[in-house]
Amino acid sequence: MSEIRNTSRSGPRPGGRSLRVQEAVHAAVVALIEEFGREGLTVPQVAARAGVTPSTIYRRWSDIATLISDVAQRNLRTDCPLKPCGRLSDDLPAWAEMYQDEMDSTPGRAMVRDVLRGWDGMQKACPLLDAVRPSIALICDASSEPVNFDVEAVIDAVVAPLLTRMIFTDAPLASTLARDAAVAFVEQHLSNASGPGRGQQSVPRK
Amino acid sequence: MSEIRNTSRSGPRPGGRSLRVQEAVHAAVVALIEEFGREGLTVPQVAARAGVTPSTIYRRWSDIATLISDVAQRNLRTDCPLKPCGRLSDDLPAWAEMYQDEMDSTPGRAMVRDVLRGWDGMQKACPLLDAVRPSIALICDASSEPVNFDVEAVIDAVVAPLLTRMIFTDAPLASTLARDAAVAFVEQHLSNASGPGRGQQSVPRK
DNA sequence: CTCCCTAACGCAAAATATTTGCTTTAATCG
DNA sequence: CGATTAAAGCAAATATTTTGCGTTAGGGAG
Repeated sequence: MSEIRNTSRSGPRPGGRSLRVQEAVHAAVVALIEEFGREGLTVPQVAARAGVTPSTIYRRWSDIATLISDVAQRNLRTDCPLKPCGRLSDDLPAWAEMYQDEMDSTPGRAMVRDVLRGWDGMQKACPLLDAVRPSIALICDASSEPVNFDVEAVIDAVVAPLLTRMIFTDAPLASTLARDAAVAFVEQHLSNASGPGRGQQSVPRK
Repeated sequence: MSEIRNTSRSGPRPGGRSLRVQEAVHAAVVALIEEFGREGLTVPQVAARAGVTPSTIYRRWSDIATLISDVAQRNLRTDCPLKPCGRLSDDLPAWAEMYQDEMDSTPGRAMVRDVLRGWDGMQKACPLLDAVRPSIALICDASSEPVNFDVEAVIDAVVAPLLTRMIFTDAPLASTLARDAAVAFVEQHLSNASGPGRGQQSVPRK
């Protein structure tokens, strides 16, 4: 009788009960991790704490790793109390140091691990960098000098070595690793303001 | 009666039955992944295929993720048929390109994902870099010119951006990403043979 | 505002997976 | 060649995940 309705929506419903369930589950995960650690955390446990049936969790997230990764991603919000002073040679190293301190800590590493576990390797990337781009951009925008490089170049020079070392190195990281990289990077890019040493990196990507 | 014997050994027994079981299990994982993919691979499945009881697998590896990660690590052996010609400006970019092709492929990404899943975030690092250091060192050793940088510097400049982009970026990678980075790196380090642009990186670490 | 439609939840049974205690096997060492 | 013991097998006990179906409550359409 009725016309063909355009009912093509996807994903969970944005509000109402679904939202309440999601919040309860997320809160339960956070609480249980704080209380018992994430080792041996199970779906039925989370369900019980959240006042929800296990099957609900299984249907929405499909396993505990995905759920934990999801929670970790919500908490990515780097509430970065950044006060750029306008001098890149101060701001970027300061930020780099703060970033390393944040990431290379027990909760930081746990977060990275959790996010990584939800990665399928192909489809959707781990969203870790999404949280750093705004901070770097903020610093660049605040610079009083002209900026002849890309946010992505900073990621390659500062963030990439840090993350790579964190994940793929046994020995504890030098505490100034990121800061030093930032200092070197700024130095190199201020010395010759019109042509940076590394070819394609001054051309904005993406 | 007997003296206090120094029976402090650890880890699984190196040979005999234990070894046979490990080999059978690893082979079963490889076969099953090839046959059905790794999604939904279960311990009982692997056990059945390997002709082993599930409890054996549970006791040795503790879950399927650890087992798969273990298998992935065994296959890390980059049988890299590298023929350095002695010119860094040729060898390093060529290797970088090959490395990217290998890593940024379906099996390569799956391998990275698998290895990453076994990472606990703290104790033992993902052993991915262990496979690349020898290759880089080989290239450096073969160089006819004096080398004024570190293997670790190459990792920071070439490998780190590649891995970081693979894991943390949605868009497909530029196929020349690693090669370009290698070209830039060599260029920078050959132009001023006595003092590279980036401070601490010419000092061997570790 | 009310009524429908349906996505998402709850419940409980069934199917699987995991843990555990005990027994058996076979490497390794004296 | 035994004795010792780490590791494997077996099976029962638990715990988990899956699944089918009835129920609830958002979110339009009228």
